This record gives sequence, structure tokens and C-alpha cells, in this order.
Amino acid sequence: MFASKVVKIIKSIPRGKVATYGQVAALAGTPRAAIVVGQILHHQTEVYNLPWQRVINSKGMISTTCLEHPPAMQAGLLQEDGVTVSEQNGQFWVDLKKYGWQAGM
DNA sequence: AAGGTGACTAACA
DNA sequence: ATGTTAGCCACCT
Repeated sequence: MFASKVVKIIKSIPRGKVATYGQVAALAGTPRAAIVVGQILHHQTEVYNLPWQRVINSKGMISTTCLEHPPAMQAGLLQEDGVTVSEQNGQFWVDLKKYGWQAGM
């Protein structure tokens, strides 16, 4: 099941690293289902206790629109993980070139 | 049960 | 360069 793969992949993200939705979706077998990754995170993060904060969009910016999972909380969790999160125009930004997670490396 | 939305990405105009 | 459309799968109405 796609969701199960996504969950496993998310749990495979090492601390101090971040991955993009498209990257996780690609590893799950469906590169175009990036949005589905977000959906799964949104619903399953509380069930599987997933590090949802380590998953961001291609621009390395936090795109959470959920009031229950505010960007500020995600940024805090990322910094707790050792990831430097910058704040730009009210939006949090992470350097993917620096903290981008390379699976299988 | 079927249709629409959504924490996305990328290509086309 | 920016704006819109299309594709994906799970959850909600």
C-alpha cells in the first residue's frame, strides 16, 4: 500500500536531515503523488508518530496550512533535530542543499 | 457509494 | 519570468 511505504520512508529519514514530498513520493513508487504524502502525514503522523517536520516542499519551505500543525511548531521541531530553519517573509525556509536527505547514501 | 479537496510538483503558454 | 492545468491517492461529505 502506498501509504505504508510512505510511512516507512518517513520513519527512515535520519535526524538532522529533511526530505521533500516529491522525493518521498518517488521512493514510495509514485513520484507524482507528492500531495498524497502530505495527506498521509496529516492523518497518520499522530498514529505512527511520524517525524512529519522532516518533510517539506521542493523549495525547502514549510507549506503547512493546518492550524493543528502550525509552521512554527514544525520549525521548532526541525531545530530540535539540528536543522537550521530560517524565517523569510513569515515563511520558514530550510537549506535543502545542506540538509537535503539522500536516501541510500 | 461517488465526487471533491488537499501539507505537492512540473510542464505548458 | 509568472499563472494555470493535470496527475496522484487517501480522507471527508
